[in-house]
Amino acid sequence: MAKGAEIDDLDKQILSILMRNAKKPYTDIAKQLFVSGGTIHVRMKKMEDAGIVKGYHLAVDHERLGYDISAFLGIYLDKSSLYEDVAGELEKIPEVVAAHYTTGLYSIFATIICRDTTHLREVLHDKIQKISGIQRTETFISLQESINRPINIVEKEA
Amino acid sequence: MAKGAEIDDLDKQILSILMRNAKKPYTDIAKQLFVSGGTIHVRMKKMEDAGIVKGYHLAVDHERLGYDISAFLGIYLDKSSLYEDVAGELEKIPEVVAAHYTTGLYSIFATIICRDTTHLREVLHDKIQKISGIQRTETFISLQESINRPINIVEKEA
DNA sequence: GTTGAAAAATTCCGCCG
DNA sequence: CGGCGGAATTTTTCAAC
Repeated sequence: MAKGAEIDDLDKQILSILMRNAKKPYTDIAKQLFVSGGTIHVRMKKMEDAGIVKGYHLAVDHERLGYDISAFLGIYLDKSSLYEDVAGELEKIPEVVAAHYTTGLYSIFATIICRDTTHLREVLHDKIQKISGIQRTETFISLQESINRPINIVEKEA
Repeated sequence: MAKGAEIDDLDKQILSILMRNAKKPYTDIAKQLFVSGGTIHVRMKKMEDAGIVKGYHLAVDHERLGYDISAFLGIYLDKSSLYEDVAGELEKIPEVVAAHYTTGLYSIFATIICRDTTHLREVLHDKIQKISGIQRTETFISLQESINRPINIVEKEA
């Protein structure tokens, strides 16, 4: 898992294509990169085994599924040593979809997705604020998502 | 596109499975949910056409690809009416992978991914700070990603 | 929503440079 | 060893019911 897998340019090209459209058939990618389908398969298997590819996810329109509000949370801890405990508690809350331990003003930065303002208030007041170790939080509600895309890992693309 | 697509429980179950593993064959999902493979296909086509499914993405380990630093940026604007202009400029910067227009302290909340501290400084100083309309920014560097998962859209799962 | 068959993709094998 | 090509298996896709 923690192997020193060497990633060459072909690997990066493959990842770059799949990061934008993970459903693209290996045979198509093979044609695009002028190699055989089998090669794409071998390279992907290698990268999956090495843990470089962590998964395949579906991007969905949360609003259309009845989850109208996404919000960012800056969390202040009583002591930063409480990070592990608080992260463990956050993980138990399904509405928390992301959490990072950060430098700067806040100790933890989290993203939550809720159905509506009532649901958001419930999560903040009844779940987040109840976690011991959290001093206070600042909430930033997303009014509009302008950008959401993968990083560009290759110089030029086919 | 903006059709009033009705999403029932079966649709949600399908999405829930694919959000966690978008590569799972429709035939497997069909067996799991006790319907035919054709039904999964029809439902997914409906949801793709309706724009509920926005894409298929590969989750990769950025650090293993040489992108060691991810950071969050709280952006203060001179005037919040400049949002569209600034968002357009941010979109031109490939290191910016996410941007949201938000309530609260900051006008824009962005996520950037960089190779190293030098690269991060370049992006912040030479690209972000040069955008007209941006008053100042606050940077939160992610030291550890604890949680990164899809929202749970169904009550119980098979 | 289902079935079943055609088309396509994945996966795995031995072979070659 | 890494890439290739083809064949067997599985999956996707699409018609009619």
